[in-house]
Amino acid sequence: MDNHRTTRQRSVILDELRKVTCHPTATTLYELVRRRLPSVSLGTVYRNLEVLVALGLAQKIEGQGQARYDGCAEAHLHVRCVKCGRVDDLPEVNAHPEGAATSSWNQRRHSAPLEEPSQDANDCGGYQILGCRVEYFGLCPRCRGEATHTTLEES
Amino acid sequence: MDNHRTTRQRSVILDELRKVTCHPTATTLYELVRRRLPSVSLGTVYRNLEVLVALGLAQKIEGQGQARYDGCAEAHLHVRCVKCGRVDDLPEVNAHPEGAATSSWNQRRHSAPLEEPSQDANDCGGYQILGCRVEYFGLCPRCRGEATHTTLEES
DNA sequence: CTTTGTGCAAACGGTTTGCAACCTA
DNA sequence: TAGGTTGCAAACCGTTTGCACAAAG
Repeated sequence: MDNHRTTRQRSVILDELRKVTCHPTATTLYELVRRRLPSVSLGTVYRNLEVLVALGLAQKIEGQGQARYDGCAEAHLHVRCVKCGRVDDLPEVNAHPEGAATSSWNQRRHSAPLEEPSQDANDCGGYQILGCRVEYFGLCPRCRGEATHTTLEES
Repeated sequence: MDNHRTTRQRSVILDELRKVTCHPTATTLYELVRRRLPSVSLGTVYRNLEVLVALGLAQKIEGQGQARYDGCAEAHLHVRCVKCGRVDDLPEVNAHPEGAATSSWNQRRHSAPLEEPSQDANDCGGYQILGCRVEYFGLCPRCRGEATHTTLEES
């Protein structure tokens, strides 16, 4: 049940997932993999993504619409474009050399993004809190340009 | 296009949505509404939820699995049970009279839950940040009890 | 040789949509 | 009466699954 084999499909899927900077949907990844393995099936992509997530080699980003996958399982923050749905990593806070480092919020935000055990929120409303998830949303570079009207949804 | 009528269905749907403390899925709400309006259709529930959200009378909580709806559109935090998927409001931080009020995190967490314009994270990676979403996850009272094994998913 | 993984296609489940009748303003 | 709204059922679409065959260890 947890003896996993290294198949060609599996390694290409992980490789392609790690190559892209944005976090693709299963179908997008499927297209990428298909360039190297023309006969892969979408089902195989889904099955392998599930395995990779279970093995801690990738993470699944759920939210509105299609799920997205991240080849890096380490905790870090994501931004989602409200217009096209694209998801990217949020650059490190350190990379922002502005003086706003006063509030503890900044370090906090950085060190405790995904899955912080969050002691001070423990036992709220009878719930045993296990962590929290933070996701930023906004407009990606491309959609900022187009801006204003136009219908939602794209790719 | 934005001239909305007050139909029996619409008001019962909003009324039922406001009556429940947890945040129901469309189908759960459909069952509730059906007790009063035996012939409503699920499609009507979906269409009205969409309208209510657009009117700012409700909010849609997306995440893993089925979407959930909240009859209160004000910004506040949610906890999601990782086992059964149930979503509840997180009680106000003030209700926690423990001395942990030292960190600015607590006030921050309370005042900036949903949709904070988040200036200090502005323009990250070319994105125009519009806000952020925070969601806690953990075990709801019922699932805490059952605990340990058992398969995931319930209701 | 055993067991996990694959391709294919059908099934699933939540949500959306087209349409004719209906009802609110 | 006009145009938003409803019920119904079919369509959609992302994801999952059953099966027989392929391939890894």
